[in-house]
Amino acid sequence: MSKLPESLSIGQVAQRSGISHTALRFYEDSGLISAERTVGNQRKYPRGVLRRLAFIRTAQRVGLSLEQIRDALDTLPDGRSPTKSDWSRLSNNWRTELDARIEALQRLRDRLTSCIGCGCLSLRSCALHNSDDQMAAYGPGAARLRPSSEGGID
Amino acid sequence: MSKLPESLSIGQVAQRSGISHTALRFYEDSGLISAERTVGNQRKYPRGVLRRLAFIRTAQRVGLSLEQIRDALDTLPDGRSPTKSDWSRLSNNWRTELDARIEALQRLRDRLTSCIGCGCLSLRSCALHNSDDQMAAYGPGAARLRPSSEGGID
DNA sequence: GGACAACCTCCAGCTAACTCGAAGTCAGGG
DNA sequence: CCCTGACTTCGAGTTAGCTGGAGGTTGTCC
Repeated sequence: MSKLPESLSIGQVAQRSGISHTALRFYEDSGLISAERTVGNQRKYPRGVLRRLAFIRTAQRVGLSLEQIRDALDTLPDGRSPTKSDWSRLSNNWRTELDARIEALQRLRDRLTSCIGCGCLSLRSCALHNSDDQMAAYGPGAARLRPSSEGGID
Repeated sequence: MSKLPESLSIGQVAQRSGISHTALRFYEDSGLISAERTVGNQRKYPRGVLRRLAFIRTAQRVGLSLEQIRDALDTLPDGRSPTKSDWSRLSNNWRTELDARIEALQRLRDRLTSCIGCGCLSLRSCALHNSDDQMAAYGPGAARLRPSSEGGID
């Protein structure tokens, strides 16, 4: 039996989670995780932080922004530490996210396929443009494409 | 018959393409498009720029970065203006891109589905983590997730 | 009690894809 | 000739998700 310490330093958390200590501090500033402090002001993470970080990383892979993830985490119970079913509830929402994202990409691909032969790429006639799901294909990022009121072209 | 002017001002291009004039100048600085100048130093776009812009916007939707798009555009013939088959050749590559992206998302979803019941989210045992396609699900953006050498956890 | 690693805060900088503002120039109509 | 609006350049600011360094403190081992 290896003994399980009931709290972890930032270095230990970084090592175990594979998340850099700078990122951990950034997550703390962003309200995603939190830590007690020692008398000497050093961070003291509860073990539960590892599960929380696992959730965060996975949610990122699904394509959620840190803000969305924070909102999700905020719905976890306040007093007690979260149970399996708490985590299940949260990650269940990801399916919908993913399904929608996949579908949007598939629609885009289908339109592309029907368009590839023609080489038209006309903003007016080509089905690839003027479509509904402008941003749907994107994960989070800095790009802010506005819906762009298209005029005639070509 | 409406007459087609052989060159367009930046305002006209912005209006017809739905791309802001600031973005157009940005694209020029980035080497994606170019323009002649009038004697008074104002931009004079050839009509072909609209097709080029259509290509750029669509490529963005597929998930390519402006840098990738620039590289693609650089393979267009130098002297003559590009033909339909030139454009087809370029956009054909998108299918592969899209297929890969869709597949990655589907794999992620399948793993998620098999995991959702358990609520485990353990970095060590959960199939959701420790997988190959770290970034595959993402479009372009500022996020740079390194592959993160995962240690044991939980 | 000294060395040294690990920790602390704060602030600056990075990338992508832009946007915005200032200050000045150009083009067309009256 | 003047007004107006569309254009010019240049430099700074925005967002997300971090990284890195400076300069100082804490904790642990010998």
